[in-house]
Amino acid sequence: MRINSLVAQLPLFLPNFLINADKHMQRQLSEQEIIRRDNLKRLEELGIDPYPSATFEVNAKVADIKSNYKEGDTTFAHVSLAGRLMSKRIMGKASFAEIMDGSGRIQIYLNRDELCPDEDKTLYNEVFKKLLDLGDFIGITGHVFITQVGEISVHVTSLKLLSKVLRPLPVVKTDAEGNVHDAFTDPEQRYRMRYVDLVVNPQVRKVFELRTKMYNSMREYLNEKGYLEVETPVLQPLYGGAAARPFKTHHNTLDMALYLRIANELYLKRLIVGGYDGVYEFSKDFRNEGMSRFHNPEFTQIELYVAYKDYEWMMNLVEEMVEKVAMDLHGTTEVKVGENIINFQRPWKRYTMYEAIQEYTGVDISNMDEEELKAAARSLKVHVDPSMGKGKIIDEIFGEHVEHKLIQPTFITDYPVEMSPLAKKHKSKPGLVERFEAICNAKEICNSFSELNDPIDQRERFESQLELGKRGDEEAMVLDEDFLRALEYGMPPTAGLGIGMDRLAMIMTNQSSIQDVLFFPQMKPEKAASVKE
RNA sequence: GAUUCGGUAGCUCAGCUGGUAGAGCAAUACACUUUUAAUGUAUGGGCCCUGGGUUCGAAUCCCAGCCGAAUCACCA
Repeated sequence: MRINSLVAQLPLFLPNFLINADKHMQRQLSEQEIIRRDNLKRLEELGIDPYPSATFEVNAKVADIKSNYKEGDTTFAHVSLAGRLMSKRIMGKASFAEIMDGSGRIQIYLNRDELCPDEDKTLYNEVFKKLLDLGDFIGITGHVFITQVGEISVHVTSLKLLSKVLRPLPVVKTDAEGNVHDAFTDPEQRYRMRYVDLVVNPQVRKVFELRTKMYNSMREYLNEKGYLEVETPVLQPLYGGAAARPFKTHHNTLDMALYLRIANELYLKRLIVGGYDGVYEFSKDFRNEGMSRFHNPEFTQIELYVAYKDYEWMMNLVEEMVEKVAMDLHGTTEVKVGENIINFQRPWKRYTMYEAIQEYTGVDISNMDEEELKAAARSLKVHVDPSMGKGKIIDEIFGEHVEHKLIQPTFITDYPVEMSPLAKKHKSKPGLVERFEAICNAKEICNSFSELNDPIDQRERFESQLELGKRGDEEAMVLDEDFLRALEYGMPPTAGLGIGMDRLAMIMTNQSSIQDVLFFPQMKPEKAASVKE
């Protein structure tokens, strides 16, 4: 008996040397990978194509069956499903297994003599029991029934291999109490091999589905209002529209420097000049700055510009749109984020910047000059240095003493002109601009203002930005002559908005790290990773 | 960039004051025709992140590096 089983194993192990000697193979295969490659060969010897090209007709989804099947129902008398084989429980001549499609997992039941009514039992004894591995894509047909212990299952009458898997997937199991065992949790592996993460962690897949739903919800809202979704350049000869350090690249044919956009503001405003009344863009932006759980070098914003409106109007739009997003995603305006329940129901609390600072520090900075501000900042233990202008100091005080205390969605309005070079001066408050940010869960989720459309004022603002640059502010804006030319051709009064989609997605999906709402967050290269040029 | 913690089997993790490795799942073999973290019996599987050093001897101690996580700083 023992000798027999040893002999039976021999053919399995003989080809290993050949496989390991393969010149294309850059690495040692694990035992389990070798076995899977051997299984693949055995399948080919049995005349089974491990990667068939024919389509497999699917007529049902797991989620559909699970939510709609009733005992005795004939709706699912002939189902055809495709997906990965995720578990096998073999009990001699009958087996239970699980198949997972895009919508979920369902148990399947296989019976040797029903799957193989003829003399030849190879499909069950060899192919299913031995040669199919966890993770393999299979197609099945059969009928839905309920087992003795009450689980909706598919009684399989035919089985086809659709794609062979050569690497073992992590096997994550959930017990009767819902406890997850052997979860695939290592963040590095999850981010580097997101495909594996998505296969074995359904809650991760759910996060990204919600993210897409969020986009759809906003698109729907904005399209409904008649705004035009547009695309503007990612590669720009001058970067602008935000305070940030850019990525720089080079165009060979033009032999010129190009920057990856840090914002799309200036291009979208050119389109308002061109006569569109409302334009928006979901844009990938790039900032060459630090990385953290709130910052990825590339991230997504939506920017929206609407003619003949101002920031007060835009505040109402933001409330309405974000409330709708919460409703569309969760069916309620209340969203659980970490320890907090955040309620997006309108209206949100509104503070001016000065009111907020006074509220949380007790200091009234509304009439201070730069020297007084610096003194106030120092007394509040806020770091100041000579490169900081008035606006930057106020921003620091706000960031240090107010922002982290704002959990429920809150609008902060009326920012100092120095920190808002693209915003229109306040209609009644000197030194301020018509601008607001919405803060939620201690983070800015949007930024908006009545757009500056006075070309002479805009030129002066750019010039004072150049001054800040000379003082050492690496994020100061550069002067964009073409944008000024566009403004000189005339831009109507316009309200503009930018929303950090990743930040909003983090809140809407209750994730504490930006890497968990990006499929492929930026990471250092793996040591083994090689780039072919 | 700074600090702290971590990197051991395909996955999740043990491994004490140094004596070249363990568990569960997964894999392999056998049994089992309604099980469900299936079960029972047996078996195999490790560049212990990399490179130095200390030592008779290093997964373990020391140094340097690589990669990651958390926190902080800049920023959305």
